Amino acid sequence: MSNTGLDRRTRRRQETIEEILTAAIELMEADGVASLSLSAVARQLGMQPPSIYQYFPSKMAIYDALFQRGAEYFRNARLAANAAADTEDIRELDVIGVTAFSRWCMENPVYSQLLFWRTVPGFAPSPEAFAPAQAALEDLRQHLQTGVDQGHLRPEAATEEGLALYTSITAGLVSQQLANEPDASFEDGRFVRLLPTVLDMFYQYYAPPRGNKT
Amino acid sequence: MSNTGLDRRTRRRQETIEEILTAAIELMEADGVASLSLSAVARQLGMQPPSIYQYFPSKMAIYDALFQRGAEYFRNARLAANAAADTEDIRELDVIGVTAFSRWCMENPVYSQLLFWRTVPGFAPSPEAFAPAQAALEDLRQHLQTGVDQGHLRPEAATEEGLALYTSITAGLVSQQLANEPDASFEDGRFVRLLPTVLDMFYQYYAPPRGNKT
DNA sequence: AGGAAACCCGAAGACCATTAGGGAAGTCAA
DNA sequence: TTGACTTCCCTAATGGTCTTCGGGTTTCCT
Repeated sequence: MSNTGLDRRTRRRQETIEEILTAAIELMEADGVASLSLSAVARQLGMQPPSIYQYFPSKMAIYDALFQRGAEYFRNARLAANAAADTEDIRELDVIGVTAFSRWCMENPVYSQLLFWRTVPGFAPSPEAFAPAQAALEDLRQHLQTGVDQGHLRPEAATEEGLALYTSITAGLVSQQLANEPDASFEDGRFVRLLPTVLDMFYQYYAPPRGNKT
Repeated sequence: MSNTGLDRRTRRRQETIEEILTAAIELMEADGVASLSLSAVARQLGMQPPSIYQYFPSKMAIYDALFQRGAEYFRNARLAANAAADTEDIRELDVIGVTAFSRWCMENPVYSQLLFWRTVPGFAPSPEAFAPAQAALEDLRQHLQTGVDQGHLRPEAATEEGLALYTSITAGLVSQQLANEPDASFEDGRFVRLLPTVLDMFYQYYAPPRGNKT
């Protein structure tokens, strides 16, 4: 095996990259997303700050990697919850998916802030990092289209407008929750608790003319 | 007049405080809210950085002053728009008020970020700074109550829940707009354009039983 | 064993916020 | 007018940040 050594080296490399990212997340959870300090990360790994540059070309690259990873986790949270559900009813699936979404957001406020607020000065996600976020949006579009096909929603719900509305009202609740009551649990968050309500609003607003449910 | 001199001195002082705050806003608009640099502010005023400390005890105090000022402007934007309107109909007033609100947000993204996202590491508004924000919320509660009284809304709309829903869906649109299309104009922002729609949703959801409009 | 790549470090440059201490100028009372 | 007090602004210094550079050591492949 001529390449087991190389594999070993790249594996070790991957491990430290992992360590750096998780240390960064931990520090952000403690001190705020925008105050991430490479020196602090290095300290936590028992390194000197310049050594970090062996793994990431800049601080922004770390943010970028976290953005991408966050988007993947985030997308997966919804997909996994829906895959585990034993129903075909889009309305039920929607509640399950949105619940998983918001629970994930509250459990990962750092990722949420990175993904949804983009307030880190000078940081803009690279196309690669943005791809999974785009994919998650595509999932949602698909989902709304199914809702239309099943007769739960008017066709307008699956347009750009419907999508923008859907993301705005759900992300709006999470946004308010994270800004105003960041330490509340998912169960008794004053805002996040209203997610089923806001879904009702959406389905009511886009309700099909009458009596053509499947 | 033994105190004209003192007045003159305090007036000059007030002027530099003003200069500092507007310079801070300008720099934040250019470089991001969290990357405000006292040195840069001082440079813009032709001062040395330590001189700023004659006017504010710390960088956070500047954020705090801006938070308060932002909340006052913000509240006033809505009140002024509603005062200028020549209608008593709460539904119309609502569209006008929400339009004024979101227009203000888009024109003042720095204040908006400070007020609605609170992502500056280590910054939490002081009670004084928070007071006008609270007052604006109170205005809104009042407003919803009037909507109930006029028969446009069910009584549930004027509860804590209704208030949270109202702020979440409106702020949610603005939030998405600022995060995803920060440079769009107010007129063709993909999200902010949906404000009337989202108001419809709200009024439809809280529509009173039937036919008891005034 | 030899050579290359990967890894880590110390030093240094260019920023930053903040504190300490001093000097100049404006203001007021006697 | 003179002396005292306050305000204002400065320089110097401390300790923190990100990042680059250049050298040394370890690790691995051939």
